Amino acid sequence: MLHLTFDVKIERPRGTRDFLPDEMEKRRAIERVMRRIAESYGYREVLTPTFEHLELFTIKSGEGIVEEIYAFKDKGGRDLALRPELTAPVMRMFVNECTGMPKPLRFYYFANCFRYERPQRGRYREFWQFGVELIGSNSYLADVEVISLSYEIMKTLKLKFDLHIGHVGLLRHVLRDLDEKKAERIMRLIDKKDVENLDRFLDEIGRTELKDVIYTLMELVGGLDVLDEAKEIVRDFDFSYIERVAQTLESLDVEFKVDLGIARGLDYYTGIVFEAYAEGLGAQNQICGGGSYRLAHLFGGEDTPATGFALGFDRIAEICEIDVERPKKVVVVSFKGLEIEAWRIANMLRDKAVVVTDVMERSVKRQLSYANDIDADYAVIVGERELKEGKVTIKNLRTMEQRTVKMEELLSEL
RNA sequence: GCCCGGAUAGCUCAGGGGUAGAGCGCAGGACUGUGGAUCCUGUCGUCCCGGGUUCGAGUCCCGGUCCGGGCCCCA
Repeated sequence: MLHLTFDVKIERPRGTRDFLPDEMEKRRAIERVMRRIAESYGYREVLTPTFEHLELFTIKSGEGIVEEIYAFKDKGGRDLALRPELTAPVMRMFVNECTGMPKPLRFYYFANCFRYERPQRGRYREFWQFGVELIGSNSYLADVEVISLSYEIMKTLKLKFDLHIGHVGLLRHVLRDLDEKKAERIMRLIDKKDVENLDRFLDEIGRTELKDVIYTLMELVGGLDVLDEAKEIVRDFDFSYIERVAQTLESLDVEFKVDLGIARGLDYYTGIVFEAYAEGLGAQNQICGGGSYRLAHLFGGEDTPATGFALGFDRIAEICEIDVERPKKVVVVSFKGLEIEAWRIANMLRDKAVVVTDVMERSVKRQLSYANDIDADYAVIVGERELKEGKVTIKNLRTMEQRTVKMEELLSEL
């Protein structure tokens, strides 16, 4: 045991967290639900490196993104970055190693990501994402599957959320004759619902005639009938894809709103996009985001359709009230000199329960007191008198009942 | 990068110029064959850092650091 103290107390780096046992048990319980459901749809887990070449993330998002990334040079002078998300790494992995696998591919991941941003509630510099990617299909059924899967996970976790589904193609279509920079800026403002600046910007670039269409689309949030209204406004766009997705989801009893104003900051989305928002999280209320996208060709592969989503695990953990099942906990209490007997009995019981023994050479009283403190279900008391007859005492710490039983009967008593 | 709030014991916090505090926790005892209650004892501090004002500064002033919340941004 060291008894050194140092002048400087070392604290957690900014935007990181420590997870104590109670919280880890809850997080693991949530994680198990997510994994179980994803696996039941045929998704299999993958894991990519914690850091990648910086380029992987700048290819699609531009150099500006570096400000928000943990980027660094390694000792060989390579530009690397801690992954800020997992879609790009998974697609990189797909291009590198999976192009020969039978399509469609169903992958899921659960891993930590890093962003260099000002932390606030629901936003940390190290955070966890659970997500899936369905690679190789351009059918509407792929979008339907991925959306249903995310919906089922959130429902099973009893989250209160609103699921919004849109199509970026529509806004892109409306803005098709603008140059990319202007279109991008408008998409951003739409995503933020910042009408004031949007208005000013459209005036600035002299495209006031777009206002009506854009503002109307932004307000179009609701049931399937929203699509009919949109058709009236944008006559030369093909709504059949989103219509099929929406109708199919509705017949599968997925509750959602059509929201043609979803733009999403990412520019690699190409078709259906969806987001889920939860109550009780403050400003950072988005718990799920996804859609269909094209990335493979950017990483040197064949142009491959893909669709997926990522769940904000930490935000979900914050609002989710899941019942954590704890295994039975037994404390084997021993009188002085019977420690080895206690160990033997503990080892015998470990198949069936969590078993702890005294490692502080404390009195029986203190051992029981400790059993109570750690919320144990049973105490098994090992004493000389019982031991002579091959027996031990088992005490139910909840009901205070206690019985002396033969060693062989002990297992069935729990 | 901007705005607001905070930093005192392991934790939660009080104290706003005059001896460093409470509750909880932790360890032990009262009670050497039985937990939760009670009581007692013990443990615990560069009062974030630097400078200034003052006879005297956790306390007031200035500067800084860090943390949190809200913006910006958000893959």
